[in-house]
Amino acid sequence: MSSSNQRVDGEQYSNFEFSEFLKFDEWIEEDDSSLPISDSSHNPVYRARVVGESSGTISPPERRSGMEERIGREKKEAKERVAFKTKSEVEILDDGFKWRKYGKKMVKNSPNPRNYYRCSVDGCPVKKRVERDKDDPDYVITTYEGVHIHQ
DNA sequence: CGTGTTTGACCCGCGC
DNA sequence: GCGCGGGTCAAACACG
Repeated sequence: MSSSNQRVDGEQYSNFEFSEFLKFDEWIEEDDSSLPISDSSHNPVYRARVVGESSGTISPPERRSGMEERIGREKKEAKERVAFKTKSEVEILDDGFKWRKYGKKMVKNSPNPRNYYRCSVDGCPVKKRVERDKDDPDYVITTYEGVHIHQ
């Protein structure tokens, strides 16, 4: 799909500050050229402002005794979260990575379902959450979590 | 046959 | 202590 415009998200995000918790403070209008998403046409894209503290709110590790028994349920500490609001008809935006859908959930406050995606690459802890905006059905909110271990 | 998608069930943290 | 909300996994199915 979009290979010429493909870029490393890690490299791209270096320009931004995204090493904090995700907190929607406001939607910042960004240029589609700065996004990994390359649609057939340039769409108005908004990037969620990421704010938070590198230490304090998320310092205490949530090590639950019951969780230790659970295999495969690893709780990583404060992962990078970046939210994007994009105008698109479909929620499946190709950003150059392969995603595997692993869950769908309905949001009570919204008639739209929330889709959960995960990177198909082994060892890639990156997760993606796609949800359609309730106020703006024409827009989709894509939330990226973690960083790719590969390009 | 392999991969990805689908859907329901299950688990965890928190609030009351 | 139980219920709710949100998130994840897993089995089965569909598709190439």
